[in-house]
Amino acid sequence: MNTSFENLKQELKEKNINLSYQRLKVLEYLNNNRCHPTVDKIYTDLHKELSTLSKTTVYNTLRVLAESGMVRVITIEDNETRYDINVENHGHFKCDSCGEIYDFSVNIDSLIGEGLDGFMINSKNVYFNGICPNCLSNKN
Amino acid sequence: MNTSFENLKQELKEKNINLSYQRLKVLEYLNNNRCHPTVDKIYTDLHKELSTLSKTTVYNTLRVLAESGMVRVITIEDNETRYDINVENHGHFKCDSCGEIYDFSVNIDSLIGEGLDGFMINSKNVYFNGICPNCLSNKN
DNA sequence: ATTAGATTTGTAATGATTACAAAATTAAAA
DNA sequence: TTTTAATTTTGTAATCATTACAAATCTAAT
Ligand SMILES: [Mn+2]
Ligand SMILES: [Mn+2]
Ligand SMILES: [Zn+2]
Ligand SMILES: [Zn+2]
Repeated sequence: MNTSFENLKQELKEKNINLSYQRLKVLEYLNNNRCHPTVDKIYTDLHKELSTLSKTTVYNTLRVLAESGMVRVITIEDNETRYDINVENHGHFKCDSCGEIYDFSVNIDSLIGEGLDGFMINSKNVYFNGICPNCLSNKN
Repeated sequence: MNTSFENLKQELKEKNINLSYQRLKVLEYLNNNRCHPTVDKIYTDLHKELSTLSKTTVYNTLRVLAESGMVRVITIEDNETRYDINVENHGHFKCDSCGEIYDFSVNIDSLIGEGLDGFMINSKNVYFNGICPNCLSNKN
């Protein structure tokens, strides 16, 4: 049980979110799989060791975690919502060929939008699309 | 028939996209309704004057226009894809209270992501979320 | 006018997400 | 520790946006 996961558990406690077994498992999964997984991937993988898990619970848990600000919702493309436990300042690149989502460094916080005086900004997202180096060299 | 719409027609021609009646109507609609409409809104509104229009045609047309780069696809939130005929450099703000999407000015082109050497970037998007001034004053 | 190709249309299928209510679990009260 | 109330989980059904598909219609070239 690494310290990073213990910190996450502590964070849940502080936000008054019950530490149910299922929630801890989902949180642990996100902590160990930083590939921006979909609900279906999270469910399928966890179901192998937790055969009673319901997909609805995965949805519920992700909603709770997202509302509390512990995970970031990535809607770079419709039809597949993805989740990221890394809520720090970074951007996302989706390869249109292989579908992989890469993190990249960009100073989102310093992004100032002109014409947003009086707006309350709760979240900022930067999404790029294109072709990743792997796919470029494979000439897909 | 304004000049802006004539320019769009010309652009379609140059890209070798057939100027069918339905396509022109969708294009004209997007040109006149710069509120980032959903497929359903486009379909419902156009259907009033073009009762034979099929929703599938709206989907098909938007795909053609998006692939040709004439409209921008906005997936700021899953479950509702929106379309924007303004493909110029700008960002989008979605109000979590009223759902309205606002344009704002941000220099997207100058956004450089570190860690993207060797990546081919085809599109850049900046999405903000929060509460708009209207909703803030209405205390929704 | 014929013909081939492209586009439109309506309907059915898909697939992600949500709604819902019963069952199980957890937390609080007694 | 029991009792009770509240929360969470689960499975199934419903919803809703989007896509697949094939027949009908339209367009453009010959
Ligand atoms: Mn990320
Ligand atoms: Mn816009
Ligand atoms: Zn790739
Ligand atoms: Zn608003």
